[in-house]
Amino acid sequence: MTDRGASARPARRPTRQQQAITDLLERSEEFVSAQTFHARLRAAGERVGLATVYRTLQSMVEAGTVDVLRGDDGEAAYRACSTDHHHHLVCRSCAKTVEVEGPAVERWTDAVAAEHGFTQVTHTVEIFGTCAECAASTRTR
Amino acid sequence: MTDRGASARPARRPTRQQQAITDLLERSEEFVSAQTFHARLRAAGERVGLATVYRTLQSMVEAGTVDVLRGDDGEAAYRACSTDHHHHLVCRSCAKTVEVEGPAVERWTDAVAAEHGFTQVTHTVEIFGTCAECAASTRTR
DNA sequence: TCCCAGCGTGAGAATGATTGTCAAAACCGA
DNA sequence: TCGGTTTTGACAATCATTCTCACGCTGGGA
Repeated sequence: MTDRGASARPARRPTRQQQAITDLLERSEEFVSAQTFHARLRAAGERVGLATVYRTLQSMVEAGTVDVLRGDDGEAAYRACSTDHHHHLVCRSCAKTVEVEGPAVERWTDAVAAEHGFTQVTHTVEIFGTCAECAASTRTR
Repeated sequence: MTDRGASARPARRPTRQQQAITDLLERSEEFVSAQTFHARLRAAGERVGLATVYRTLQSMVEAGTVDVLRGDDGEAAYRACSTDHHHHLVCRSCAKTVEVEGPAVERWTDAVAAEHGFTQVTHTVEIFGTCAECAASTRTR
């Protein structure tokens, strides 16, 4: 559709705000919502507008350096991720995230799609559960 | 946590509105957003409030007779589905949906989760693509 | 180093889906 | 039909996200 071609994206002009966002992103192990993200930046003394947080995260998603996850309530959560295609195993309780790969799943989705005549296939696979730590603390409670 | 036990759910009292919603739901082949759903009911001459549409769809989701899907924009879409666990192959263009099962995927997710010590595992797997018909018409355009 | 043209920012308004409120209406059993 | 509940629906309230647009900062050229 749109020509998302080669030299097209000129990389945003680097600014203090973007640096702050990138830093915090890299220090976060789990998926964080844009709102929470903004709150943390503010708490850390950074002066960054909410709109900027959204804009920056969004462009990073397009650039492929950040992954998005939609919770049951529809709120988007972000996390720094490698460019490679992979999926996530997320703790329902503490949001701890493990990146996982599943060649078998990739093959399966492609096969299923082809079988029904679908092309330009993409897919989402996310696994939710309770991590060992959270399970332990819940049981103790 | 909460005891979502046996005889708990007393089934809502049947009403004209719920009947209308159920009917339209069963006649829909694809995922439809609550807003669209409401608009269609109105267009069909049914007098149903938006809040009622949301409430009814929600309780059906909890009852397991309806599946939800979150689009990229976070908007929720609904579709009548069998109670059995399954996944969806959805056309990006016309929203036509095919229900698919993937024992392999189920096994894989469980294995991955167990490997990392996660319990109470659930997962989401959705496949998006362009169906044969839409691919054809797009190419022709 | 100074200046200019733009891009990036940010405060607040606008949007749009979803949920809450609460009085009125519908339903069911007696 | 009567009474006690449950459900409904118009509208307000939330809340995340996006839009607006004047202002500041950045980078390159003079």
